[in-house]
Amino acid sequence: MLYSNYFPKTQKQDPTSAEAVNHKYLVRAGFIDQLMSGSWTLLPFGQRVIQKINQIIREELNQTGALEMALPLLHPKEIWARSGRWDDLKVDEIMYKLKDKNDREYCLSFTHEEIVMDLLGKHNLSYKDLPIKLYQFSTKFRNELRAKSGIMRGREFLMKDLYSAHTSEEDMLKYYEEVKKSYLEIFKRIGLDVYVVEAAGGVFTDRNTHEFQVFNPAGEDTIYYCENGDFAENEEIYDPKLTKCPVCGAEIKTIKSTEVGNIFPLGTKYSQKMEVYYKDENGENQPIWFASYGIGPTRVMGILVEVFHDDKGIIWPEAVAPFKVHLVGLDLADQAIKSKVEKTYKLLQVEGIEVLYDDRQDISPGEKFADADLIGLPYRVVISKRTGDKLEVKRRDKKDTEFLNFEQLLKRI
RNA sequence: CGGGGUCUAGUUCAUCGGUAGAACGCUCGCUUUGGGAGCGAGAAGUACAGGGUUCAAUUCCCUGGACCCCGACCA
Repeated sequence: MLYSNYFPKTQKQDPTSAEAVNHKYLVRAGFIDQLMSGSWTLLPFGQRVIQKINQIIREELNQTGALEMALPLLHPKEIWARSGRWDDLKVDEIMYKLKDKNDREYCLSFTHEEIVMDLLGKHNLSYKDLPIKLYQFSTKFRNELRAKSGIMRGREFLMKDLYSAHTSEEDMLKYYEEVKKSYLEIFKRIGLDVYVVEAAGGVFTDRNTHEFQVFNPAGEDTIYYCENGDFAENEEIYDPKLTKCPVCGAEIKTIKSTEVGNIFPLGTKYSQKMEVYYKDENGENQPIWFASYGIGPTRVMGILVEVFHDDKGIIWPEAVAPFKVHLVGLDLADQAIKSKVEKTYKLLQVEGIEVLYDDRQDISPGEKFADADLIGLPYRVVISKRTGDKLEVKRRDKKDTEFLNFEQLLKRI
Protein backbone atom coordinates (compact mmCIF):
# COMPACT_ATOMS: atom_id res chain seq x y z
CA MET A 1 0.00 0.00 0.00
CA LEU A 2 1.36 3.39 -0.96
CA TYR A 3 1.02 5.87 1.87
CA SER A 4 0.75 8.68 -0.67
CA ASN A 5 -2.58 7.12 -1.69
CA TYR A 6 -3.76 6.49 1.83
CA PHE A 7 -6.56 8.33 3.57
CA PRO A 8 -6.50 10.07 5.86
CA LYS A 9 -2.99 11.27 6.66
CA THR A 10 -1.82 11.72 10.23
CA GLN A 11 -2.55 14.79 12.32
CA LYS A 12 -0.04 16.54 14.53
CA GLN A 13 -2.44 17.74 17.16
CA ASP A 14 -4.70 15.90 19.54
CA PRO A 15 -8.42 16.34 18.90
CA THR A 16 -10.09 18.94 21.11
CA SER A 17 -10.60 17.82 24.69
CA ALA A 18 -9.57 14.25 24.03
CA GLU A 19 -8.18 12.72 27.20
CA ALA A 20 -8.26 9.00 26.57
CA VAL A 21 -5.07 7.71 24.96
CA ASN A 22 -6.99 5.58 22.48
CA HIS A 23 -8.99 8.64 21.43
CA LYS A 24 -5.91 10.78 20.83
CA TYR A 25 -3.78 8.26 19.01
CA LEU A 26 -6.45 6.48 16.99
CA VAL A 27 -7.71 9.83 15.69
CA ARG A 28 -4.29 11.36 15.08
CA ALA A 29 -2.96 8.28 13.31
CA GLY A 30 -6.10 8.06 11.16
CA PHE A 31 -7.74 4.87 12.45
CA ILE A 32 -11.08 6.35 13.49
CA ASP A 33 -13.13 9.52 13.08
CA GLN A 34 -15.88 10.75 15.34
CA LEU A 35 -19.30 11.40 13.81
CA MET A 36 -21.00 12.29 17.09
CA SER A 37 -20.69 11.34 20.71
CA GLY A 38 -20.28 7.59 20.92
CA SER A 39 -20.29 7.06 17.16
CA TRP A 40 -17.16 6.43 15.14
CA THR A 41 -16.14 5.83 11.57
CA LEU A 42 -13.66 3.02 11.14
CA LEU A 43 -11.16 4.49 8.70
CA PRO A 44 -9.05 2.22 6.48
CA PHE A 45 -6.39 1.59 9.15
CA GLY A 46 -8.99 0.93 11.80
CA GLN A 47 -10.95 -1.34 9.52
CA ARG A 48 -7.84 -3.44 8.89
CA VAL A 49 -7.23 -3.83 12.63
CA ILE A 50 -10.84 -4.86 13.18
CA GLN A 51 -10.68 -7.37 10.35
CA LYS A 52 -7.61 -8.97 11.90
CA ILE A 53 -9.22 -9.15 15.32
CA ASN A 54 -12.38 -10.59 13.77
CA GLN A 55 -10.44 -13.18 11.81
CA ILE A 56 -8.75 -14.47 14.95
CA ILE A 57 -12.13 -14.69 16.68
CA ARG A 58 -13.61 -16.42 13.64
CA GLU A 59 -10.87 -19.04 13.45
CA GLU A 60 -11.12 -19.90 17.13
CA LEU A 61 -14.91 -20.03 17.27
CA ASN A 62 -15.10 -22.15 14.15
CA GLN A 63 -12.95 -24.68 16.00
CA THR A 64 -15.67 -25.01 18.60
CA GLY A 65 -18.12 -25.94 15.87
CA ALA A 66 -19.85 -22.57 15.80
CA LEU A 67 -21.33 -21.31 12.53
CA GLU A 68 -21.09 -17.73 11.31
CA MET A 69 -24.22 -15.91 10.11
CA ALA A 70 -25.64 -12.40 10.00
CA LEU A 71 -28.80 -11.28 11.80
CA PRO A 72 -30.89 -8.16 11.10
CA LEU A 73 -30.29 -5.06 13.19
CA LEU A 74 -33.80 -3.60 12.91
CA HIS A 75 -36.17 -5.66 15.04
CA PRO A 76 -39.95 -5.65 15.39
CA LYS A 77 -41.39 -4.88 18.80
CA GLU A 78 -43.34 -8.15 18.88
CA ILE A 79 -40.29 -10.39 19.27
CA TRP A 80 -38.95 -8.34 22.14
CA ALA A 81 -42.36 -8.29 23.77
CA ARG A 82 -42.32 -12.09 23.81
CA SER A 83 -39.33 -12.22 26.15
CA GLY A 84 -40.68 -9.35 28.23
CA ARG A 85 -37.65 -7.21 27.56
CA TRP A 86 -39.53 -4.62 25.44
CA ASP A 87 -41.11 -3.30 28.63
CA ASP A 88 -38.13 -3.89 30.93
CA LEU A 89 -37.28 -0.49 32.39
CA LYS A 90 -33.55 -1.16 32.50
CA VAL A 91 -33.58 -2.32 28.89
CA ASP A 92 -35.63 0.73 27.97
CA GLU A 93 -32.79 2.96 29.09
CA ILE A 94 -30.33 1.58 26.56
CA MET A 95 -32.53 0.41 23.69
CA TYR A 96 -33.21 2.69 20.74
CA LYS A 97 -36.88 2.46 19.87
CA LEU A 98 -38.46 3.94 16.79
CA LYS A 99 -41.68 4.05 14.80
CA ASP A 100 -42.28 3.99 11.07
CA LYS A 101 -44.84 6.06 9.13
CA ASN A 102 -47.57 3.60 10.04
CA ASP A 103 -46.72 3.81 13.73
CA ARG A 104 -45.31 0.34 13.73
CA GLU A 105 -42.70 -0.01 16.47
CA TYR A 106 -39.15 -1.25 16.10
CA CYS A 107 -35.90 -1.22 17.96
CA LEU A 108 -32.27 -1.17 16.93
CA SER A 109 -30.47 -4.26 18.09
CA PHE A 110 -28.44 -4.04 21.26
CA THR A 111 -28.17 -7.84 21.43
CA HIS A 112 -29.79 -10.80 19.66
CA GLU A 113 -31.03 -13.38 22.17
CA GLU A 114 -34.65 -12.86 21.15
CA ILE A 115 -33.90 -13.00 17.45
CA VAL A 116 -31.89 -16.20 17.72
CA MET A 117 -34.54 -17.77 19.93
CA ASP A 118 -37.21 -16.82 17.40
CA LEU A 119 -35.08 -18.33 14.65
CA LEU A 120 -34.69 -21.59 16.56
CA GLY A 121 -38.43 -21.72 17.16
CA LYS A 122 -39.16 -21.72 13.43
CA HIS A 123 -37.29 -24.95 12.94
CA ASN A 124 -39.22 -27.47 14.98
CA LEU A 125 -36.16 -28.71 16.81
CA SER A 126 -35.54 -32.22 18.00
CA TYR A 127 -33.03 -33.20 20.66
CA LYS A 128 -31.08 -34.62 17.72
CA ASP A 129 -30.59 -31.12 16.31
CA LEU A 130 -28.96 -29.77 19.46
CA PRO A 131 -26.55 -28.31 20.35
CA ILE A 132 -26.67 -25.40 17.90
CA LYS A 133 -23.97 -22.73 17.97
CA LEU A 134 -24.37 -19.60 15.89
CA TYR A 135 -22.43 -16.37 15.83
CA GLN A 136 -22.10 -13.12 13.95
CA PHE A 137 -20.18 -9.87 13.82
CA SER A 138 -22.52 -6.93 13.85
CA THR A 139 -23.17 -3.42 15.01
CA LYS A 140 -24.83 -3.01 18.36
CA PHE A 141 -26.80 0.07 19.34
CA ARG A 142 -26.94 1.06 22.97
CA ASN A 143 -28.16 4.41 24.12
CA GLU A 144 -25.40 4.89 26.65
CA LEU A 145 -26.26 7.41 29.31
CA ARG A 146 -22.80 8.68 28.76
CA ALA A 147 -20.59 7.70 25.86
CA LYS A 148 -16.95 8.26 26.71
CA SER A 149 -13.29 7.29 26.59
CA GLY A 150 -12.82 7.48 22.84
CA ILE A 151 -13.89 4.28 21.15
CA MET A 152 -14.20 2.37 24.43
CA ARG A 153 -17.81 3.21 25.16
CA GLY A 154 -19.89 4.06 22.12
CA ARG A 155 -23.57 4.18 21.34
CA GLU A 156 -22.89 2.19 18.23
CA PHE A 157 -20.12 -0.37 18.32
CA LEU A 158 -19.05 -3.70 16.90
CA MET A 159 -19.68 -6.95 18.65
CA LYS A 160 -19.12 -10.57 17.93
CA ASP A 161 -22.03 -12.38 19.51
CA LEU A 162 -22.31 -16.14 19.79
CA TYR A 163 -25.42 -18.03 20.91
CA SER A 164 -25.61 -21.67 21.87
CA ALA A 165 -28.67 -23.87 22.39
CA HIS A 166 -28.58 -27.14 24.33
CA THR A 167 -30.75 -29.95 25.63
CA SER A 168 -29.46 -29.72 29.20
CA GLU A 169 -27.72 -27.50 31.67
CA GLU A 170 -24.83 -29.92 31.71
CA ASP A 171 -24.36 -29.67 27.97
CA MET A 172 -24.71 -25.89 28.09
CA LEU A 173 -22.07 -25.58 30.79
CA LYS A 174 -19.76 -27.94 28.94
CA TYR A 175 -19.84 -25.69 25.88
CA TYR A 176 -19.67 -22.61 28.10
CA GLU A 177 -16.35 -23.86 29.41
CA GLU A 178 -15.20 -24.62 25.89
CA VAL A 179 -15.98 -21.05 24.80
CA LYS A 180 -14.21 -19.73 27.88
CA LYS A 181 -11.06 -21.56 26.77
CA SER A 182 -11.60 -20.38 23.22
CA TYR A 183 -11.84 -16.78 24.40
CA LEU A 184 -8.61 -17.11 26.34
CA GLU A 185 -6.93 -18.38 23.18
CA ILE A 186 -8.42 -15.51 21.16
CA PHE A 187 -7.09 -12.85 23.51
CA LYS A 188 -3.74 -14.59 23.75
CA ARG A 189 -3.42 -14.53 19.96
CA ILE A 190 -4.45 -10.87 19.85
CA GLY A 191 -1.75 -10.11 22.40
CA LEU A 192 -3.82 -9.18 25.43
CA ASP A 193 -3.46 -10.48 28.98
CA VAL A 194 -6.99 -11.14 30.16
CA TYR A 195 -8.38 -12.26 33.47
CA VAL A 196 -11.59 -14.20 33.82
CA VAL A 197 -13.72 -12.45 36.40
CA GLU A 198 -17.10 -13.27 37.91
CA ALA A 199 -19.70 -10.58 37.39
CA ALA A 200 -23.41 -9.82 37.43
CA GLY A 201 -25.62 -10.57 34.46
CA GLY A 202 -27.11 -7.11 34.02
CA VAL A 203 -30.10 -7.00 31.68
CA PHE A 204 -29.28 -10.46 30.34
CA THR A 205 -29.67 -12.83 33.25
CA ASP A 206 -30.00 -13.10 37.01
CA ARG A 207 -27.17 -15.58 37.05
CA ASN A 208 -23.58 -14.59 37.54
CA THR A 209 -21.53 -14.43 34.37
CA HIS A 210 -17.87 -14.36 33.42
CA GLU A 211 -16.13 -11.31 32.10
CA PHE A 212 -12.81 -11.17 30.31
CA GLN A 213 -10.95 -8.26 31.82
CA VAL A 214 -7.78 -6.41 30.86
CA PHE A 215 -6.21 -4.82 33.90
CA ASN A 216 -5.18 -1.24 33.11
CA PRO A 217 -5.26 2.08 34.92
CA ALA A 218 -7.68 3.68 32.45
CA GLY A 219 -10.25 0.94 33.03
CA GLU A 220 -13.80 1.72 34.15
CA ASP A 221 -14.32 -1.43 36.18
CA THR A 222 -12.87 -2.30 39.55
CA ILE A 223 -11.84 -5.89 40.08
CA TYR A 224 -11.15 -7.68 43.34
CA TYR A 225 -8.76 -10.54 42.76
CA CYS A 226 -6.24 -12.92 44.21
CA GLU A 227 -2.78 -12.91 42.67
CA ASN A 228 -2.66 -16.69 42.48
CA GLY A 229 -5.57 -16.56 40.06
CA ASP A 230 -7.93 -18.43 42.38
CA PHE A 231 -10.42 -15.62 42.76
CA ALA A 232 -11.59 -12.62 40.75
CA GLU A 233 -14.85 -10.72 41.08
CA ASN A 234 -16.23 -7.54 39.62
CA GLU A 235 -16.95 -4.83 42.17
CA GLU A 236 -20.68 -5.14 41.41
CA ILE A 237 -20.95 -8.56 43.07
CA TYR A 238 -17.97 -8.40 45.42
CA ASP A 239 -18.64 -8.72 49.15
CA PRO A 240 -16.39 -6.16 50.89
CA LYS A 241 -16.24 -8.36 53.99
CA LEU A 242 -14.14 -10.79 51.98
CA THR A 243 -10.50 -9.79 52.47
CA LYS A 244 -8.81 -13.17 51.90
CA CYS A 245 -9.10 -15.45 48.90
CA PRO A 246 -11.61 -18.21 49.76
CA VAL A 247 -9.51 -20.75 47.86
CA CYS A 248 -5.89 -20.03 48.77
CA GLY A 249 -6.16 -17.51 51.58
CA ALA A 250 -4.05 -14.88 49.83
CA GLU A 251 -4.76 -11.20 50.25
CA ILE A 252 -7.47 -9.84 47.96
CA LYS A 253 -6.24 -6.99 45.81
CA THR A 254 -8.07 -4.38 43.82
CA ILE A 255 -7.32 -3.02 40.36
CA LYS A 256 -8.84 -0.94 37.56
CA SER A 257 -9.81 -2.93 34.52
CA THR A 258 -11.56 -2.94 31.15
CA GLU A 259 -14.04 -5.57 30.06
CA VAL A 260 -13.42 -6.92 26.56
CA GLY A 261 -15.64 -9.98 26.61
CA ASN A 262 -18.53 -11.43 28.56
CA ILE A 263 -20.14 -14.85 28.57
CA PHE A 264 -23.63 -15.51 29.88
CA PRO A 265 -25.03 -18.90 30.95
CA LEU A 266 -28.60 -17.80 30.39
CA GLY A 267 -30.41 -21.05 31.14
CA THR A 268 -34.00 -21.67 30.08
CA LYS A 269 -35.37 -18.19 30.75
CA TYR A 270 -35.57 -17.12 27.10
CA SER A 271 -36.85 -20.47 25.91
CA GLN A 272 -39.66 -20.48 28.46
CA LYS A 273 -40.64 -16.85 28.07
CA MET A 274 -40.69 -17.08 24.31
CA GLU A 275 -42.10 -20.61 24.33
CA VAL A 276 -39.45 -22.10 22.11
CA TYR A 277 -38.91 -25.76 22.89
CA TYR A 278 -37.28 -28.86 21.51
CA LYS A 279 -38.82 -32.36 21.40
CA ASP A 280 -37.13 -34.94 23.62
CA GLU A 281 -36.91 -38.73 23.03
CA ASN A 282 -40.49 -39.09 24.18
CA GLY A 283 -41.81 -36.45 21.83
CA GLU A 284 -42.40 -34.03 24.66
CA ASN A 285 -41.59 -30.32 24.63
CA GLN A 286 -38.57 -29.36 26.71
CA PRO A 287 -37.08 -25.91 27.29
CA ILE A 288 -33.88 -25.08 25.46
CA TRP A 289 -30.80 -24.31 27.53
CA PHE A 290 -29.35 -21.17 26.12
CA ALA A 291 -26.17 -19.14 26.51
CA SER A 292 -24.65 -16.11 24.83
CA TYR A 293 -21.11 -14.89 24.47
CA GLY A 294 -19.82 -11.48 23.41
CA ILE A 295 -16.57 -9.83 22.41
CA GLY A 296 -16.38 -6.20 21.36
CA PRO A 297 -13.77 -5.88 18.58
CA THR A 298 -13.88 -2.07 18.54
CA ARG A 299 -13.31 -1.99 22.26
CA VAL A 300 -10.50 -4.52 21.86
CA MET A 301 -8.87 -2.13 19.39
CA GLY A 302 -9.21 0.68 21.93
CA ILE A 303 -7.78 -1.27 24.84
CA LEU A 304 -4.83 -2.38 22.69
CA VAL A 305 -3.92 1.29 22.29
CA GLU A 306 -4.43 1.95 25.99
CA VAL A 307 -2.07 -0.90 26.84
CA PHE A 308 0.44 -0.69 23.99
CA HIS A 309 1.67 2.83 23.35
CA ASP A 310 4.47 5.23 24.23
CA ASP A 311 4.82 8.99 24.07
CA LYS A 312 5.24 8.86 20.29
CA GLY A 313 2.29 6.71 19.34
CA ILE A 314 0.77 3.27 19.10
CA ILE A 315 2.69 -0.01 19.32
CA TRP A 316 0.50 -2.63 17.65
CA PRO A 317 0.92 -6.30 18.47
CA GLU A 318 1.91 -8.09 15.26
CA ALA A 319 -1.22 -10.21 15.12
CA VAL A 320 -3.53 -7.24 14.64
CA ALA A 321 -1.33 -4.50 13.16
CA PRO A 322 -2.90 -3.03 10.02
CA PHE A 323 0.35 -3.72 8.15
CA LYS A 324 3.44 -5.58 9.24
CA VAL A 325 6.14 -3.39 7.73
CA HIS A 326 6.37 0.38 7.45
CA LEU A 327 8.76 0.90 4.54
CA VAL A 328 10.24 4.39 4.70
CA GLY A 329 11.92 5.66 1.58
CA LEU A 330 14.24 8.64 2.01
CA ASP A 331 16.22 10.50 -0.64
CA LEU A 332 13.63 9.45 -3.19
CA ALA A 333 14.70 12.21 -5.58
CA ASP A 334 17.70 9.98 -6.23
CA GLN A 335 16.47 7.54 -8.89
CA ALA A 336 18.85 4.79 -7.79
CA ILE A 337 17.50 4.94 -4.24
CA LYS A 338 13.93 5.17 -5.43
CA SER A 339 14.18 2.08 -7.62
CA LYS A 340 15.84 0.20 -4.79
CA VAL A 341 13.00 1.04 -2.42
CA GLU A 342 10.40 0.11 -5.00
CA LYS A 343 12.11 -3.19 -5.63
CA THR A 344 12.14 -3.96 -1.92
CA TYR A 345 8.48 -2.99 -1.72
CA LYS A 346 7.59 -5.43 -4.50
CA LEU A 347 9.73 -8.23 -3.10
CA LEU A 348 8.11 -7.93 0.31
CA GLN A 349 4.69 -8.12 -1.30
CA VAL A 350 5.73 -11.19 -3.27
CA GLU A 351 6.63 -12.76 0.07
CA GLY A 352 3.09 -12.08 1.25
CA ILE A 353 4.12 -9.43 3.74
CA GLU A 354 1.76 -6.53 4.26
CA VAL A 355 3.72 -3.37 3.62
CA LEU A 356 2.84 0.27 4.00
CA TYR A 357 5.30 2.15 1.81
CA ASP A 358 5.83 5.81 2.62
CA ASP A 359 6.62 6.95 -0.91
CA ARG A 360 6.06 10.65 -0.31
CA GLN A 361 8.85 12.54 -1.99
CA ASP A 362 8.63 16.02 -0.52
CA ILE A 363 8.40 15.00 3.13
CA SER A 364 11.29 15.32 5.51
CA PRO A 365 12.77 12.22 7.19
CA GLY A 366 11.74 13.44 10.61
CA GLU A 367 8.13 13.69 9.60
CA LYS A 368 8.16 10.21 8.09
CA PHE A 369 9.68 8.76 11.24
CA ALA A 370 7.18 10.56 13.41
CA ASP A 371 4.33 9.19 11.30
CA ALA A 372 5.76 5.69 11.51
CA ASP A 373 5.97 5.95 15.29
CA LEU A 374 2.44 7.29 15.55
CA ILE A 375 0.85 4.66 13.29
CA GLY A 376 2.79 2.00 15.15
CA LEU A 377 3.44 -0.85 12.69
CA PRO A 378 5.68 -3.58 14.12
CA TYR A 379 8.68 -3.14 11.78
CA ARG A 380 10.13 -0.01 10.25
CA VAL A 381 12.41 -0.53 7.28
CA VAL A 382 14.35 2.50 6.05
CA ILE A 383 16.14 2.79 2.74
CA SER A 384 18.17 5.89 1.97
CA LYS A 385 21.55 7.08 0.73
CA ARG A 386 22.88 6.25 4.12
CA THR A 387 21.73 2.63 4.27
CA GLY A 388 23.92 1.53 1.33
CA ASP A 389 23.30 -2.08 0.32
CA LYS A 390 21.49 -2.87 3.54
CA LEU A 391 18.06 -2.22 4.96
CA GLU A 392 17.74 -0.38 8.23
CA VAL A 393 15.32 -2.34 10.38
CA LYS A 394 13.80 -1.22 13.63
CA ARG A 395 11.10 -2.82 15.72
CA ARG A 396 8.50 -0.37 16.95
CA ASP A 397 8.81 -1.67 20.49
CA LYS A 398 12.61 -1.53 20.55
CA LYS A 399 15.08 1.34 20.44
CA ASP A 400 17.96 -0.19 18.48
CA THR A 401 18.22 -0.54 14.72
CA GLU A 402 19.90 -3.22 12.68
CA PHE A 403 21.26 -3.23 9.15
CA LEU A 404 20.21 -6.34 7.30
CA ASN A 405 20.05 -7.63 3.76
CA PHE A 406 16.73 -8.72 2.32
CA GLU A 407 17.11 -12.39 3.22
CA GLN A 408 17.99 -11.53 6.81
CA LEU A 409 14.99 -9.24 6.98
CA LEU A 410 12.67 -12.03 5.87
CA LYS A 411 13.99 -14.28 8.61
CA ARG A 412 13.68 -11.54 11.18
CA ILE A 413 10.05 -10.73 10.56
C1' C B 1 -30.51 12.76 34.06
C1' G B 2 -27.55 15.96 37.87
C1' G B 3 -22.56 18.89 38.40
C1' G B 4 -18.48 21.29 35.76
C1' G B 5 -16.01 22.95 31.29
C1' U B 6 -15.76 24.22 26.13
C1' C B 7 -17.64 26.12 21.27
C1' U B 8 -13.56 31.68 16.81
C1' A B 9 -9.98 29.30 9.70
C1' G B 10 -9.46 22.30 7.63
C1' U B 11 -6.94 21.39 12.82
C1' U B 12 -5.12 23.28 17.65
C1' C B 13 -5.78 27.75 19.95
C1' A B 14 -5.11 33.44 20.90
C1' U B 15 -7.99 37.88 20.91
C1' C B 16 -11.61 41.66 21.96
C1' G B 17 -17.84 46.09 23.56
C1' G B 18 -15.79 49.43 17.73
C1' U B 19 -17.10 43.67 12.11
C1' A B 20 -10.84 38.85 13.61
C1' G B 21 -5.22 36.76 14.47
C1' A B 22 -1.18 32.92 15.17
C1' A B 23 0.67 28.12 14.58
C1' C B 24 0.03 23.70 11.99
C1' G B 25 -2.34 22.05 7.56
C1' C B 26 -3.65 23.35 2.34
C1' U B 27 -2.23 25.81 -2.84
C1' C B 28 1.88 27.94 -5.93
C1' G B 29 7.23 29.02 -6.57
C1' C B 30 12.24 28.35 -5.05
C1' U B 31 15.30 25.81 -1.76
C1' U B 32 15.79 21.37 1.26
C1' U B 33 16.26 15.55 2.92
C1' G B 34 18.22 11.00 9.08
C1' G B 35 13.67 13.00 14.01
C1' G B 36 7.52 16.70 12.69
C1' A B 37 12.81 21.76 7.35
C1' G B 38 13.67 27.23 5.18
C1' C B 39 12.18 31.64 2.33
C1' G B 40 8.37 34.07 -0.41
C1' A B 41 3.37 34.43 -2.13
C1' G B 42 -1.79 32.80 -1.69
C1' A B 43 -6.66 30.72 -0.50
C1' A B 44 -9.36 29.96 3.82
C1' G B 45 -14.05 32.34 9.25
C1' U B 46 -22.46 34.39 9.25
C1' A B 47 -16.93 33.72 15.69
C1' C B 48 -22.64 26.94 17.35
C1' A B 49 -28.03 28.84 16.78
C1' G B 50 -31.75 32.18 18.28
C1' G B 51 -33.17 36.17 21.40
C1' G B 52 -31.87 40.35 24.71
C1' U B 53 -28.82 44.71 26.54
C1' U B 54 -26.09 48.58 23.71
C1' C B 55 -24.97 53.96 19.26
C1' A B 56 -22.19 49.34 18.39
C1' A B 57 -22.06 42.19 20.43
C1' U B 58 -17.71 37.19 18.28
C1' U B 59 -17.10 39.61 23.17
C1' C B 60 -21.97 41.00 28.25
C1' C B 61 -26.94 38.50 29.58
C1' C B 62 -30.82 34.65 28.53
C1' U B 63 -32.58 30.25 26.03
C1' G B 64 -31.46 26.20 23.11
C1' G B 65 -27.76 22.86 20.73
C1' A B 66 -23.22 20.12 20.27
C1' C B 67 -18.81 18.12 22.38
C1' C B 68 -15.55 16.75 26.66
C1' C B 69 -14.86 15.57 31.95
C1' C B 70 -17.05 13.89 36.90
C1' G B 71 -21.37 11.23 38.85
C1' A B 72 -25.57 7.71 38.31
C1' C B 73 -25.73 3.36 34.65
C1' C B 74 -23.65 -0.05 31.44
C1' A B 75 -20.32 -4.57 26.63
